[in-house]
Amino acid sequence: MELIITEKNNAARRIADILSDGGASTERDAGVNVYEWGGKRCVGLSGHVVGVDFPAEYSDWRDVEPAELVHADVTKTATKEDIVNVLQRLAERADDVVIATDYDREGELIGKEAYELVREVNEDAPIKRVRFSSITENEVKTAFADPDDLDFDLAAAGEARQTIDLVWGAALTRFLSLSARQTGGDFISVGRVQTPTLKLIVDKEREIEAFEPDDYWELFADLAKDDAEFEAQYFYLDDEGNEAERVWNEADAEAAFDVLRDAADAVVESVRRRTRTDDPPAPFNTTQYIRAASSLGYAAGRAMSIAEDLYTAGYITYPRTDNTVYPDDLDPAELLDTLSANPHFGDDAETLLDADDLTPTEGDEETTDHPPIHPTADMPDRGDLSEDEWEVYELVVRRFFATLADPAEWAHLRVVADCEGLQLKANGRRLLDEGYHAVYPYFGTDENHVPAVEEGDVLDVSDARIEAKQTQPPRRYGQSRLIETMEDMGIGTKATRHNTIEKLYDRGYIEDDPPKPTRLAMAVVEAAEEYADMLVSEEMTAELEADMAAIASGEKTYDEVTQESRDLLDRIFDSLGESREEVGTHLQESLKADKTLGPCPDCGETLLIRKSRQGSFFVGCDGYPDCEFTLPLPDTGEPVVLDSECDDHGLHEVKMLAGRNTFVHGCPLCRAEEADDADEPVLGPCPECGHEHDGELRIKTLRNGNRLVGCSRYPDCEYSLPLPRHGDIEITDESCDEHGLPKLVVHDEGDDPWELGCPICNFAEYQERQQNRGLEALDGVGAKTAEKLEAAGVSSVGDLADVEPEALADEVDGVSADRVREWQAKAD
DNA sequence: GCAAGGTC
Repeated sequence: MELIITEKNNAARRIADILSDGGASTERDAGVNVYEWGGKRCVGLSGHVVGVDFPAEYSDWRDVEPAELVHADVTKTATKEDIVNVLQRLAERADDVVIATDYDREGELIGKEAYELVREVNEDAPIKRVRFSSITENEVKTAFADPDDLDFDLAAAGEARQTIDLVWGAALTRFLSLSARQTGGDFISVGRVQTPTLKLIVDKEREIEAFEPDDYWELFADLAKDDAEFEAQYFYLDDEGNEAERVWNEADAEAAFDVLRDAADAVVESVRRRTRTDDPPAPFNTTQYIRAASSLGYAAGRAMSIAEDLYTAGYITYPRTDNTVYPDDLDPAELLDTLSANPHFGDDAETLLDADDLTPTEGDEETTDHPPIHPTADMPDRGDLSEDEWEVYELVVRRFFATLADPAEWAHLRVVADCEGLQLKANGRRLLDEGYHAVYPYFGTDENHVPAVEEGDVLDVSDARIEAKQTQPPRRYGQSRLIETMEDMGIGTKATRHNTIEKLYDRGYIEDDPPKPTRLAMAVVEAAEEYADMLVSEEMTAELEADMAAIASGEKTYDEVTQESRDLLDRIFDSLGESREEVGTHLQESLKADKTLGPCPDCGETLLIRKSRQGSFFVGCDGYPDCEFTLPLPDTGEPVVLDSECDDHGLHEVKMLAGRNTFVHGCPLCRAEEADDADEPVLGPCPECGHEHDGELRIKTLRNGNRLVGCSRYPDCEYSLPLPRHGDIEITDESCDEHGLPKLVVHDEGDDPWELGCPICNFAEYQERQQNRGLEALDGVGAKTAEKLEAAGVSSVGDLADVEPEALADEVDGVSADRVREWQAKAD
């Protein structure tokens, strides 16, 4: 039996399909697909199925000096045991083995990991390696006809990266965490990729903090030829002879303004007409896709997760790619022809097909592992996708269209006029031929109309304006620009850059969007700059890349490279040793600064944002347990301390981060006082804590306008029931037999009053109705998908809540576990 | 409880 091993299940399925001419059958073993045909078996891994780590005796942070990790052994253990077991069971019976992992460095390493797992159970079978740059019939068959050997040097290069990343990351992370006495779950993490990324954000913040604005003035005049009026701007030539619009001196600006205001006409000095070609964009690689999705409002992580879902469902190609050149085997006309059947963008596909030339644009990077992101021939129906998924899918389709479309043509018109010795200019822009913009409406095509004037024309000056302005601090990096910068610097990979940014959020280093660094982040970068400069610069990656190239070409060995790196880290620990206290204190102070609101009104100590045992946030006093002062915080989102302070209490205001529902809560003390004043109507004792703590149920209106029945002891008791958002709520004299609460009636404008009844009964009925809804009630479940789910025994929203996402995803084609989880969240 | 890199 021949065993073929690929990097992922998807590749296994397609390769089996090609090599068996469609005749392969699928067998599931412990959740792993094995494809079989004529004496062959093909199985997909899930990327790395083994991971590097230190031996168990190093796992207790308190018992091991971080510096000891520098020279600790690094071992490999199985991380995907089911896959390893299936692989080894198959390998035992294999007469020969072919490794068909991705054609790149990490793929070679994953291949070597498979090689070693096979050798553990089978010493003799020959193990070959095939390489192909895209999974097409021609390439795959050619590669399998003439297999090669594994490149152990290339794999060793990858192993050196693994070891160096682990040793540096783990040793320094432990050192910083222990020095700041972070004994709980929150550790202070650093690494070769995340720390230089964080430094980018921190450096920008330093520029912003150091920025001092300058005043300047700009002047404008309205010019007219006949009835056509247009705006022109004053400019002059600066000391270096460059055109400048900003006037840095108020007296000069006012003097120029006086001239323009009093002037009656201006004479056209020069007119320049030009035609500009505006080329269509290159095909999508991961970074450019994230950038485009970000202009539609999707954060990087969200954009990637939607793309992964669309890929798993088969609608677009693999979303993790650096490639910006379509491979030869992609036939644009054929794909356009398929897409032309779509009711939403079929017409655009037809128009493109009518053109005589269908040469796609190309980017700079041509890699061999995956094509640029483009739609596949398998088209979803509108109802099969959620709104977000459809928006992203259409983006990918339209980008594909754009790469095949004609350039746009712009007419530029530049007019310079003299007004009493002052120069005025106007730049007009008109779209002559919309070209690719017709099929790709995501770029702006604003025009600026300047009438056709000729040299020597005398124009009326109808109005003059002076605008006082200030220079602005640099802008923070947005997530997509951060990812582009990381790509330029060569840090991270297409598959990990967005994860790195998520990690910075999770670790409490950045907040908000665009991300702003916390005090902790500033302190971590400062510590790294002072003691481990290598770690915060992109140089570490650059040197590692050079070393990896040397290992791959046989000039250096794994041992030499990792030893050099360990020696360097040793020296860093030597200098860190004496400064442990100092570094720790600074980190601790910064941690606290991120959570500090201001003085406690009861005892004068400091109020801090804390987290309750139930996981909800509240404001507590640093003097606890001597001072028990607390204030509630909203239960939606994560609190962030803003720079702005409340005038009444001197406390920092709080913002609640909750994605699209993010809002500014303000001063928690003001909010608490308002709530006390609000005179919330009382319904009765809280069923959860009424007899024990005298909590009572009240009707509350939240800051975001939502209303609910909640316990007066919130946040200590979190019992709550929903109420409708609109209408006046009347509390009747009639009460519920079962729960003893008064029945409620809602009076909404225009509508007849309706009886909501007992809020507990009402909520129970509501939940039951929700459970019994059909699946198509959920956003993102179309008729096609609902049918597939029903076949798997899931026919109502309630059924969906009970399923295991992975199990359902395995059972139903084209449905990912993430997508199931998304539905479950919506069903809640 | 450490990193970064695959993949889901």
